[in-house]
Amino acid sequence: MARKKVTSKDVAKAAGVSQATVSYVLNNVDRANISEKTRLHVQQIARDLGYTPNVVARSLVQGRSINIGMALFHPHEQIFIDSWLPNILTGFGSVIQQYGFRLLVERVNDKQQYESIINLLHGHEVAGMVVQSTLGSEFISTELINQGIPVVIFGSLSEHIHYSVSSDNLTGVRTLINHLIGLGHQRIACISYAPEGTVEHASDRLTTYYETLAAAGISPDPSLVRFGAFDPFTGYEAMRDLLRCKPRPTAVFGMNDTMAIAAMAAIQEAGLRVPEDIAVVGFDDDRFAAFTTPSLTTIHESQREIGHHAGEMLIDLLNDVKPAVPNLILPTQLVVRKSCGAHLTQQDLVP
Amino acid sequence: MARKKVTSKDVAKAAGVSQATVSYVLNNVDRANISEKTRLHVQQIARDLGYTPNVVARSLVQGRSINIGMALFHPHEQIFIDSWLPNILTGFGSVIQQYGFRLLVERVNDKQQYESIINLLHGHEVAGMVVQSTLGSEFISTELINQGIPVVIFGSLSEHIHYSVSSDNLTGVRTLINHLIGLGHQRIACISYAPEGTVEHASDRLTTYYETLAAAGISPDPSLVRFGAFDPFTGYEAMRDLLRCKPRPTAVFGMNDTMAIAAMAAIQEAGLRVPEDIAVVGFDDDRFAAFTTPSLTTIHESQREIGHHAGEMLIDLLNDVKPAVPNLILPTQLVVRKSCGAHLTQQDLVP
DNA sequence: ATACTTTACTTATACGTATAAGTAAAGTGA
DNA sequence: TCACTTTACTTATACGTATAAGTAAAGTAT
Repeated sequence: MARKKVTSKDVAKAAGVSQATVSYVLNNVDRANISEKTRLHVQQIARDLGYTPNVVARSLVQGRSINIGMALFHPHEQIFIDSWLPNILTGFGSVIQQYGFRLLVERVNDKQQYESIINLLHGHEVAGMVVQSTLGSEFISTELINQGIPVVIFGSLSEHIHYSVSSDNLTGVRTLINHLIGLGHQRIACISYAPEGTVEHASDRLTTYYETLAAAGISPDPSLVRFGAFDPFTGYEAMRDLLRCKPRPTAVFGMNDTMAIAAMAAIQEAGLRVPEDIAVVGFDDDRFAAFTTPSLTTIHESQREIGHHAGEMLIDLLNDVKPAVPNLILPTQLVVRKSCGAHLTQQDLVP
Repeated sequence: MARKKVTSKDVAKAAGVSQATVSYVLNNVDRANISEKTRLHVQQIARDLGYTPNVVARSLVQGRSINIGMALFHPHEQIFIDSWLPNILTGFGSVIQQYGFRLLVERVNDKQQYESIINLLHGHEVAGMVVQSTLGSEFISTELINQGIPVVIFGSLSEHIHYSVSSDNLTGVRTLINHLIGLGHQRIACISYAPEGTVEHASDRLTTYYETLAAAGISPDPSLVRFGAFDPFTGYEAMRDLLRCKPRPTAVFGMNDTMAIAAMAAIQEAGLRVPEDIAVVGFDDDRFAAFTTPSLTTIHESQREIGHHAGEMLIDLLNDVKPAVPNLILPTQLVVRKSCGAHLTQQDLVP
């Protein structure tokens, strides 16, 4: 079937030199003192024969893979439901590609989490890993780091462990809730993107939501909290349920834009107006957030930058360089659009 | 740093047998006639030492990688702008994972398209590939298939080449346009997701758009066509431009949901109503399509199934099995929601 | 009892590369 | 001229595995 693979030995034979010489020439090994004449000759033959080095053999002898693994913990259905992961993948991929690495995407079931990652690393398939922040990632990273294996955690962390890149998402939550409070809201509902206890940062964000309300003198009301599951449908259902509360919430905080957008649909379908009857805010600054009706007020997370920095940090670790900032926390940003009603309030102030 | 890697030789020494025996035991090679006693003993020792086979060495000796490459041609910015690719990745990944393969994601710049893929394959990094359908993928696949290399093309194809999985997207376009025509529309604008000539299926969809109009006796009007670039902003801008047409189009066909949703935003921002003033339809059935206001009429493509079938086809090829259907074309489906105005028309019919 | 088969392993080799160590010839300095 | 260095290579080995080929002991058939 496939035409026979050209090896460095074939090139050597055709060029009338040893295999070692071919290797030295093609890897530009200076200390080998290959003459210009031989060098050009070998290069020419290699080109003529269409030689491509066998990456597997090279990895074996060098004891290092050119692959970098990305471990993703969400069940298949949820992995790509938000644009954050694709964004991170883009940012991360472009960095490691520059350094000659390739990206091995590993989706991990909860059950064999740890084992699967260990296999990747011990099997020498990957030189290092980025691991999505999730429940248990601290344990995993500690374990791996103790073994001297290059691992970077990325995502939304609460505790800042070595090595990690995350966004300052709790400050984001605080900013968002305070923004609503500043607009005069007292009954602020919350749609979490995961059932209690399943996703670490969901719990953290929820806690921060409670704390921020309390700090403003508003006693938090657990009956205004619903739990979705990342996707629009659960956000929609959660909102329909919230609409049954008496008195109704005057504002809703969706933990991601996906669910916030679906919540707006539920509100509008019920004949109510956003933001006049109920204000809505999201989190992530999804690509659609600016193009919904009304446009969505949200927190901008630099997802692609998280990926980018995670890539650079991992490259550092692979080169035995201690990263300057072992746990990088990128700032988030409040993006005020129409769904929170801030523009209405401003109009009121300019009569 | 990293604690020393346990090899099969280490296991052999600890178990008091040869390395070959370890290999035979752990791979369950029947013809090697390993006694039950030795088998259990070796397995125990392997477990105790935490042995993990070195996948790289195994690939080298077997001449086959356990990685499968996925070649993506869009520039970084565009790869993940729609949910179709994540969906395909999910469908594909779950299949090959079942068969013990891992997924190597390779983003390819236009310039060195071909070379990059060839390197992946010749470098023995991957056992086979799935290649995103795009301009030039026919050339690439023909070339690779001639060399006996397992390759499956996926996406939206016009010509059906071996081996490929695509959706019947041109029938989808026809259905969509005819749906609008059936609702009485004559001035149907189109927002293409790519500049003319850059993306194969964009041109195909555009041609089908023209043909369908012509077939219905509507003379196609190129002044109603705009070219975006996949993302919401370009869709928004294209729509704003279309709004300046006199007379205005009464309906708009967005080549993907992303741009169609943004087009709705542009229309509503201009103080017009969807669908009363301008009807809008999209393509893809994005996860948000059901949750916009109004909800978006669109064509449902079974993206995850495309990935799934591409995975199964590739596994077949890797096992030297000729796939039953060498170019699989999955049906598309019209999903009628609110943005096209079909529900209004029905109300009119029931006075 | 001898020839042959089966059992249960071990020994040896190959995969394709990188690189340390070796070597012959040419060049250099005093 | 002789010792020493440099040049320009070649030879040899290692990476960790799979597997063909070899082998000693035990079992079986005649």
